[in-house]
This record gives sequence, structure tokens and C-alpha cells, in this order.
Amino acid sequence: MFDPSLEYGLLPSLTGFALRRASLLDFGGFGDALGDRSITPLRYSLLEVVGANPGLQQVQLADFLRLTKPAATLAIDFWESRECISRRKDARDRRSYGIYLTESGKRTLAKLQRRVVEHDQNLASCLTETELRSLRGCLKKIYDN
Amino acid sequence: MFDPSLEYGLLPSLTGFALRRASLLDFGGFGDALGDRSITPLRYSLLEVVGANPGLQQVQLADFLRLTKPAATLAIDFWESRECISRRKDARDRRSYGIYLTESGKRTLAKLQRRVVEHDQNLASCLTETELRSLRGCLKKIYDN
DNA sequence: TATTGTTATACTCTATAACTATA
DNA sequence: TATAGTTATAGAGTATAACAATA
Repeated sequence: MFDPSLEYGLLPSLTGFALRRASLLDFGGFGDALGDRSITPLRYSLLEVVGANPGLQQVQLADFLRLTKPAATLAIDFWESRECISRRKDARDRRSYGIYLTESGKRTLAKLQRRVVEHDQNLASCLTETELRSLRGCLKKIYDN
Repeated sequence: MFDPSLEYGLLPSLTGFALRRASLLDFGGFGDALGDRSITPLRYSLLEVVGANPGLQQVQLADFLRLTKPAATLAIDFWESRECISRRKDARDRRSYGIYLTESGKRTLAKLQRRVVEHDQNLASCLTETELRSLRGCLKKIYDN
């Protein structure tokens, strides 16, 4: 990717630059790999977390996904309009909703998971199993920091 | 960062998810670390490449930075309005400009470089030197792939 | 005809503030 | 008063198409 006729200054020594390049590459092919360009990594991860935590509040989802409340509303609207997610009024605190997958949402998630895993393996196909473990460990250290 | 009371489904096993998290973290603190929130990673990297390759055409910059032509125009406009970059008509091909740092642009770049390096070291401060080399190597493999 | 660069335009994403309804 | 969620609005960033100048 580095055009050998160009100089890159400090960029090759910056971790942030490499992170940006790699994640842009991931992002770029994501929608196509899933067969639907409107499904972004964010929207997929929302569906994933809802599937793994039925009944979560929107604020909890927003917190986990680093979203503002309006952004969480819109991301949930996206899946609700596709009938993959439903909001249910919480009987004990009627200000909030519990967020659940519909039956159709469960099937959609299962289908997307297969494609996401394939896309992700493709992204890192140039790495050995050992390198991949090391990479994930380093990234986790960074974002857990 | 992982709330232990939540389940995350497939997300922790996805390299793309980890990349996105880490690069968002990098991006988040970037402008503040540089003391100017209008200087994004993209704008910084443009200045860096122009500094390392005086006289580059806009199309070459766009190609390296994965920008469309209009986006390159705007990024160059940004630095030109700050008198850090100048466009000079190419005498041999009068359709194109050579892009150069001004004297003030050179000083600005030198100042930004110190802050960017500090920010970047901070981002990866939780990693050993060995881990950091390994991380950069893996990321380079991914985006060079 | 093809290419460099600009302008016009639209679309997405994100962020803030103001609002409602509940607590 | 404070919190959950929505709506309104505006700002970035990005993408396409149409254009002017030049090759």
C-alpha cells in the first residue's frame, strides 16, 4: 500500500495512523460483505449486543456503543423499522424501554453473524493465529486503558 | 472498558470491532492533544505528506490519503487558508498544482509533530516495546494486504 | 477525448438543546 | 429535580455529478 516513490514522514511510525488505515479498510468492505450497505459496523454491533442482552435499556446500549441518546434512538429505529427489534415499555420504570430482538431479528442476526465472521477472517487472513491473538490482545489493552 | 455485567456476543472475537474501538479512542483525543480541535488526523497526515514530498499533485495526495478529489481540495483549502500550504501552478502541466509547505507551514508541522508523537505514545503507553512493534507489523500487514 | 482541479449538491453521522413523560 | 427517551436542528465529513481549463 505504501507507494515506494513517496515519502511518508512520521506516519509509518504512528500507531494511530496504522489503526485508522486498518479500520477504514474493515469499514469499507463491511456493508458489501454483509450484502446490505445500510448495515454499518455500528448497526451490526447494536443488534449483536441486543441479542446477547435481551431487555437492555437504551441508555445502557448508548453507553456501551459510545452513542449519544439521539444516536441510540436512531440506531434502534433502524432495526425496529426492519422489524428486527422491538421496544417494550418497562412496567417498573415507565420512562424506559426494554429492547428485544424479534423472531425475525434473531434470524437476521444469525445470518449476519456468519457473514461478519467471514468478513473479519478475511480482513486478518494475512496473519497467523499467533499474530491474531497478539493483535487482539494489544488492541484490547489500548481500548481498555 | 467491557462492562462485566453485559454480554458482548461475537464482538470481542472480531478484529474489526477492536480496530474500530481503538481508532475511535485515538481519534477522540487527537484534536485536544494538538491544542486545536479543527486539526483532524486526516488534516495532520496531509500536512505531513506535503512536508515529506514538496511539489506533489493534488491527485497524488488524494490517492495516498484515500480521498476523493473534492475532499482533497477542501483539505488543502483548510491549510491554505491558514497559510501553511501554497498551490503553485505547474509550468509543464498547467492543469495541476504543485503543493508546498510555506515557511509558516514548516514551523506548524514541526510543532504538531511533537504533539502527535506524544499523543501517539500516550495511546500505546500500555504496551511494551515488543508488543508495539508486533502491533504495528500486524496492522501494516492488514492494510498492505 | 482524457485528466486536473473546483463547485454544487446531497446524504450520512454526530452533537446539542429543548421537549415529553415519568420518577 | 433528575432521568429515559424523542424531536429539531445544525455541523462535519464524504460522495457524485457537472463544470472549466488544459493536455
